Amino acid sequence: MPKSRWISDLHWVRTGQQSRSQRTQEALLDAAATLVAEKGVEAASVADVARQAGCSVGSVYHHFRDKQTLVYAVVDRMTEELRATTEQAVEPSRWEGASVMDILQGMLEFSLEIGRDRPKVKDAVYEIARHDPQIREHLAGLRSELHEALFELLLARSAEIGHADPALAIRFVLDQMAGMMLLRLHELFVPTELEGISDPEFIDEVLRSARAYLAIPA
Amino acid sequence: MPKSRWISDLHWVRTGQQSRSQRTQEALLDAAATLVAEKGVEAASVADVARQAGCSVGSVYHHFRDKQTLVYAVVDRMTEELRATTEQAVEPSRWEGASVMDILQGMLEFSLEIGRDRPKVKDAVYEIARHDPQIREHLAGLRSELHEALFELLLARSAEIGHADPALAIRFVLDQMAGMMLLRLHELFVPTELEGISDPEFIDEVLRSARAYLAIPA
DNA sequence: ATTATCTATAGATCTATAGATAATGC
DNA sequence: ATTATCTATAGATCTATAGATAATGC
Repeated sequence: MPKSRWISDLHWVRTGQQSRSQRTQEALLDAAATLVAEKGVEAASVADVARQAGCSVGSVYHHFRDKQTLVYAVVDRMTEELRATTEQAVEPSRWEGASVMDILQGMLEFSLEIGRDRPKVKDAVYEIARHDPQIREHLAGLRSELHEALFELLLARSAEIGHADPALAIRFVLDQMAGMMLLRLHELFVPTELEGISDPEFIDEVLRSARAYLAIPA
Repeated sequence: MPKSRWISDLHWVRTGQQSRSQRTQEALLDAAATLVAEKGVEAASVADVARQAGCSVGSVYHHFRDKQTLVYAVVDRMTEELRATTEQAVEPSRWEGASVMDILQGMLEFSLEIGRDRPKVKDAVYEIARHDPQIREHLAGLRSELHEALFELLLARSAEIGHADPALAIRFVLDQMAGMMLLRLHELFVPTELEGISDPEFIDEVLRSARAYLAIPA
């Protein structure tokens, strides 16, 4: 695999001019995501991906300039969807009249939902990010956008918060919830202590903790 | 690389009979840990490891039956140290007279300390666990032992806890702290919201959150 | 004499390409 | 006519071994 390029180079992905072509590309991206999630980038060979997608090695290289481009395309497809979805989710007008607790609850439910959607793709992206600083930065940027937007939404409601330093407390809670989500969603960390309880019970308890820490009256 | 074997097969690691041999083995384990952490198991070739350790490929295979045995030996060396250390740490007699908050503080300081020790080795072990269910179970077992011991220590002090369900609350706090540690220690997740604050401030705020949630009077 | 090390290489992948064949849509 | 697909294979790794050479310690 040649040296690191980046997603802006994705014009190297040939835009299919037949409908058959699009189907093959989707199949290849799905196959690549699955195999990379299971075995890692290096261990998922191009021949494996082709077999899983039901086409030939030659076809892979017709659609993607090289293996790295295919791998980047998996990341690109997921992060683009993710960005668009989260952008909508943190739109301030959506949260007019909502309390701090409303926003936190919405954030938890939203995170669990998108975290459970396409686990293979998500695992594959983590796998790819692991040894690629550029992809890591890209993902960090996405998370940072989401967290900054949430931070602004919450800080605007700091009158509800009894904690002596509302800005610090909000950042702390955002990290705390991110950590809990990581444990609950990432296969690498299961079983957790809370493996047994249901999603609603889980969300309930996370909110109870946040309320106590932020010192928000019931 | 052949199929998964397990750590009990470590007699395949030749026990060196010259002092020179031990030095080489240690150098190989360090080199393997570093390269696996940086590039992943597959991408870290045996030739790479030999070069980094300052010896030849032939030497690697004199000491380790195959690449997988070398990789497992990295895991084994770390987890054995870890197990012995944590076993001491949760010894009940060590905590006689300690409060819930004392134990939590000790646990946080201890976790940060061992988490910061040898980051390369730790990353390598995560890397190896990622695609090896047996290693994953092995690590899960270690964590489970630690958490169960902590759970017992804390549950014995549930009189201090105001939360309606002390057992649930203890498990919840253990996960919450594990999640925070993960975010703070794992390079993959930085920068976090709390990147800027110092370790003592971090511990302080985690304890403040735990105290509020558990409902422990000051 | 035994153990550890090195060099050189066989054999098995794996990436990427070349060139031939089949399907699509103007 | 153009686009997509396949088969076959060149060239570059990478794992593991064989066999020769050097260091160790009884």
